[in-house]
Amino acid sequence: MARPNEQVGALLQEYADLVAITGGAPYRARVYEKAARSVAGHHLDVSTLDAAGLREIPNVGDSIAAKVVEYFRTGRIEEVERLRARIPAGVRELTRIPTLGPRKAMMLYDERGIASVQDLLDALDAGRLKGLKGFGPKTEENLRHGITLLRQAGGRVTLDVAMELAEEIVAALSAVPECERCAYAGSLRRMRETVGDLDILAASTKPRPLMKALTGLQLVSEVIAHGDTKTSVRTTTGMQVDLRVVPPESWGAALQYFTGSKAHNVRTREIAVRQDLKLSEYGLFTVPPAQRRRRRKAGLTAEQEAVAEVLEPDGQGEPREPPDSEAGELVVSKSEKEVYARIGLPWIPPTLREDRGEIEAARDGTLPDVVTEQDIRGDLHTHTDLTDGVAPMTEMVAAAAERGYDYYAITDHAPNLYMQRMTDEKMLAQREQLHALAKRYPRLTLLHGTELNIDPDGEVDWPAEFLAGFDICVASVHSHFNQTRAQLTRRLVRACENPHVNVIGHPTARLIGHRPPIDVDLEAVYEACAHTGTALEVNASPDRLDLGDENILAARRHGVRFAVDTDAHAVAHLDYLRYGVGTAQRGWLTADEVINTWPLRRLRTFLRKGRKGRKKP
DNA sequence: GCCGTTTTCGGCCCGACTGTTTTCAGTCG
Repeated sequence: MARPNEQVGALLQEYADLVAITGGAPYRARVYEKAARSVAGHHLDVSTLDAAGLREIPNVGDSIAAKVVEYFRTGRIEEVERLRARIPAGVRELTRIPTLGPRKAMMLYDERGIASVQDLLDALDAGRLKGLKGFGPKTEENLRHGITLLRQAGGRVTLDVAMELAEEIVAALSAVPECERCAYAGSLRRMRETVGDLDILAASTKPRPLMKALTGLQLVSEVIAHGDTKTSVRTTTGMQVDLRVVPPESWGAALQYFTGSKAHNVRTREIAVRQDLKLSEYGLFTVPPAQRRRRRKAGLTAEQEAVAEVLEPDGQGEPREPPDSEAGELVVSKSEKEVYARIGLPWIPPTLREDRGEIEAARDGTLPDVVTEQDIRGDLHTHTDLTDGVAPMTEMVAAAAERGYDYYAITDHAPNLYMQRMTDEKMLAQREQLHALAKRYPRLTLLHGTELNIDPDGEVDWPAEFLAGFDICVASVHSHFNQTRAQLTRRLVRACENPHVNVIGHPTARLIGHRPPIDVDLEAVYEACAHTGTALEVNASPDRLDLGDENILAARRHGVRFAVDTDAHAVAHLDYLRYGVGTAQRGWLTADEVINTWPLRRLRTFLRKGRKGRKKP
């Protein structure tokens, strides 16, 4: 449903960028930007709307509605094409470099002919920016740093981008009659925070029609390799997709193999080898005595043998021939559970398969019962169009009810984020509206909260009396990211010590591929959270995933509680929950450690943070 | 180009920081 909306949103955003770069009136760029957000986040499929319907969307008037109609009629927007012809795509790409905005990008293009990130790097190396107004030594340094940040993502994409593509491909392949099963594997199934390429697995006795279906997809721009059981393609967005087709009876072993990680696979194969078994993507096999003798003679340790067995799980290696009689008898291979069981392990959730102790835990029976999406009873950090969200409260709440939540918190920004223009009156009026709305949803408890801004000293927007009126307060860092480590640590610890602050939102403030995490002594923050009864957020927005998995692993050792929240700014963002839960799983979190899996009563007790309960009139 | 307890025209997200500019432009949230 969201795809056409996102397409149009992206196109309007591009137009906004191009207007800004070409130096059009600043309000014009802003208006297209607002419209882009509104359209992308709109709850109805915009491809089904006529001009009148489109004008119902906030920030969409006659002119933009006409452009959207034009897009669905012709596949393009003339005005956008006109600007594209004037400005090379690489110039817009330049504005993705942090600290480089539209004005400077245009100056680089006009004055030095720089039309790509690589051009810029070359110009920096050749000292060709010297004498250009506004580009001193410090700016050059910032640009280099920004390019490094951008490249660190290294062609990897965020989870939502990978997931959307994967689900589209899996759906297309599943529709092929010869397809018995199809699923995505690899780092996406493990929910790593970024994904380099997609591993798609299918089960069929007739692989050819599946290969053909993949290469025939509209989104494919190039066929990289095309064999009997493996096909690799590149999509129009530049992503590599590998499809492997295996016999249906090999499904479980293949899924295990292609889900990885490599380190996890080495360990599982090692365990198999020790039991005179052999685990491949085709199944778990006995090792015939002759082969066993050869093994012993070669003097390979189980580990060496396991390493030799493991090809690159991300599809680098050539597909092996299915095993012949020499390989021994097939023991199991139909399901992952069978495969793990036969080597003496319980099934291990894909999100744990990183060789970070899960093998040992599985063997000892101490594998965590990780939190699942079904465990989540409510979202505790969401926005509406009262601040920077794009959907009215009524729509956000309706969507929350639709998801079957027990409770749901609206947490719009507080006044210190000045651009949001929040006031006490607006916040109190929203509370009234929320209470009125609550009557329509007897099974959903609506919580009125706010997302406070943690200022450089660790103070938040409102005094205690006003904060006491909220059911829940999230508090987050939104600026002054470059304070010293000591200042930042003090700042977050002070926020935790505020008796009204319940959750620290996106604790490291990182934006994946754009902004590094703040330099803070997280151990001190974990300690403060555990001590004060403040939860740490696992922000599910795919650009953030903050805290990330490794930080979660560290934090939980302090006995910290967590809140897995979407920070939704649109109805569609409520679905980001899956990425937050995936990240929480990668951090080994159980439901009991996540406050928004708790029944309302227990949650309320936690939110009081040791204060006396408010008296209800 | 959109919008309206500021309503059919005249405004439009505000404030701070950074770097290089000697008085401010560009970027960010």
